[in-house]
Amino acid sequence: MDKKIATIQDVAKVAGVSTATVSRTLSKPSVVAAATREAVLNAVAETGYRINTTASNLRRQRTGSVIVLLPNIANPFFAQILAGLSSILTPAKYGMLIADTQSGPDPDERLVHYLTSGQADGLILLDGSLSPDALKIPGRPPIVMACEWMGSDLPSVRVENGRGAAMAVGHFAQLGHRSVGHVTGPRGNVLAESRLEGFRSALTSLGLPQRHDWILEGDFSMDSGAAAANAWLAMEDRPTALFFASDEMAVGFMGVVQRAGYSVPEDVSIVGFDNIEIAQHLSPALTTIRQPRTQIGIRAAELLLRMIETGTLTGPSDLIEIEFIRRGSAGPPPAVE
Amino acid sequence: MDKKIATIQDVAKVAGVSTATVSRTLSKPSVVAAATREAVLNAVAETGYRINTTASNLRRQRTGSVIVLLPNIANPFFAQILAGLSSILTPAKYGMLIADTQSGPDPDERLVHYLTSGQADGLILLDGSLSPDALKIPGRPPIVMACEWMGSDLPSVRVENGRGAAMAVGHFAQLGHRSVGHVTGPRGNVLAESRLEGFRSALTSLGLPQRHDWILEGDFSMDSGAAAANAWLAMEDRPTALFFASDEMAVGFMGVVQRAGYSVPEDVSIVGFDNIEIAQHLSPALTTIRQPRTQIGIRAAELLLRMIETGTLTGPSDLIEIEFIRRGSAGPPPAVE
DNA sequence: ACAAAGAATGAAATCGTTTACAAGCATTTT
DNA sequence: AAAATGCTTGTAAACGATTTCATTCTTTGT
Repeated sequence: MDKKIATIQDVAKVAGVSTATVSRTLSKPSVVAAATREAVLNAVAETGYRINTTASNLRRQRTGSVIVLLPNIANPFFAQILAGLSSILTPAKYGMLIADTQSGPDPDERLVHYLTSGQADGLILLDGSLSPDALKIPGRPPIVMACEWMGSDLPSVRVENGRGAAMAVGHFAQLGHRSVGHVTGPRGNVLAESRLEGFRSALTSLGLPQRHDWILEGDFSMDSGAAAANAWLAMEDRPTALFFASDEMAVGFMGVVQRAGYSVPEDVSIVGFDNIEIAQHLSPALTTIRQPRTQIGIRAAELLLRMIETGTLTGPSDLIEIEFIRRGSAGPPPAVE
Repeated sequence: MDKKIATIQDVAKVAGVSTATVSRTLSKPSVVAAATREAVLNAVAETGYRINTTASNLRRQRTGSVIVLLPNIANPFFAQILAGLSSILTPAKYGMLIADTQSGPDPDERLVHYLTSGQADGLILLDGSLSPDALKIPGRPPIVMACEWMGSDLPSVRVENGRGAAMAVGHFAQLGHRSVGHVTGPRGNVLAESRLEGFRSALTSLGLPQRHDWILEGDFSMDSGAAAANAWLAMEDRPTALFFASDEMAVGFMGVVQRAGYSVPEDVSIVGFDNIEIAQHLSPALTTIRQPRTQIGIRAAELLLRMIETGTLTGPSDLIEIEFIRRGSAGPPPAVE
């Protein structure tokens, strides 16, 4: 019925104790006598008291929240990671603030802003393209990177991208392909680089030809996959197999070539990366490298919480296992005409 | 170099003014003399002062953040809405906290928790399946619903779901289909209900047969679309066209039937709902009803901010226009054998 | 030249907690 | 019986900003 929100003072008055006792009852019940505790709890119930988080945070010199900074909120790739993060942060009573770096004019500035704003006790960084200079900020909160990484200072939770690429190439080779191409992620992106690197060294170690006209630049998006498809269709001498740095690009590619009358995997074999949900629902289902995104989120959150609690700015990096998932989009190369 | 973070006191000391003046310089510069202002700003730069949000919020009796409560963070459908929300909230200096209702044991309890916790100045609710009783809480912050809705009290931003369904059915009828089925969303979900309702009344008004064995229950997910495909394959007398309450289900359906050797739209025409990004990249590209999710997020955020600023708990609901997008997944029915 | 209005600033209260310290009381130890 | 110990509780000082109110110093109007 009360319009006014009860404060700890009100509870103290009703219970006939001091505010200190109320506070203790709520945060460290073991140190207050059973009788008093009960009186306080009754008073809490009676007044409908809810602790004021802002005041509590101010006094305790913390914020109770973690900022997740990602390049682009709209990218569904991150949804699963967020779910993993949330599954750890929420039970630990931390709020999860989401912000993106690429929407404003200056991504680096955003990072610096969030580091200095004191709005969070820690930061999960999903964008590896920012300037490492930001880390020099004195008194900055702990940061954990997930998926991507930056320099070598920040702890990060990620997968073996190069090995994933090698798995894909190995699979093609085993199926009998000799001409294997690659659609990369955006230039400068660490994931793109290390997948490309893994792709190249796998070609070498398997004795397959390196052709730079078989390396197409993409940006992880479906649209760029579709663009790659048009490039592939226009080629004189096409690779019979393509490894994509993301499932999304593989999807975009497949749509275009299928509508152009080609069959996957009869005319071209493809392997993606990530194992996004749709991969198994395509026709043919997409062979890919699974990256356990929920798990990545969970580990990153756990690591960050540990850093927050111990007050350290460094921590161990963590490699999450990837898995090759064989489905229908890669098969033997077409018979030579 | 300083390890210690500067407070407003430090700035005041350096600038040789009172803390009041520093505060005014930062929040309402027009009321302080130009010379003083400059001195303060220099002191701010020199000390590296950043305003302490927690203290500011406590004093101003606000939190500076908005909670977005959604059923399931991992669902990529929401990513775009989040982007819309963020594009308004971030420039308005509001933090965006994300939490989900379905991960814990009791979804209603989560809503009540966030309403009473005083952790946010407002709430965006994307889950219409919660109990309206929670709204009775005295002193609760303003709420805006997006996509879904609940009772009639809460302002909501949504689309005309029934009309979308009718558009789909109308398209099928125009192509010559007489046997049209529907794969619904989860039972009890407001979106599912009103799309089903729209589907039914469109059938009636177009004089098409109503067959309840042509109404399959789904839950918006790809998996449930795949399950619907298996049900469809097992039917004696199949509808030649299916309207799906979500694109995701349409995708799941298409994958299964295509792998079973059927063609879309030659053997079965399908229309989805939402226009998720992948729709245009499928083969065939998916005909669907576009729901402008970014726009929904934007409007919901604008509405909520207005409510927060004016201190009202009610506001106008908002209908966002949908759009029929004709692509390749719906065509004329197969010739009768 | 004097009163009145206006502009700029500072002192101090306040927001609602938490917690260091002190103090009160009941046991137990010597 | 006095002293020491332990257990509860209260007092009051933070935490770092914002803002009301009063004060001082300029202007302006008559």
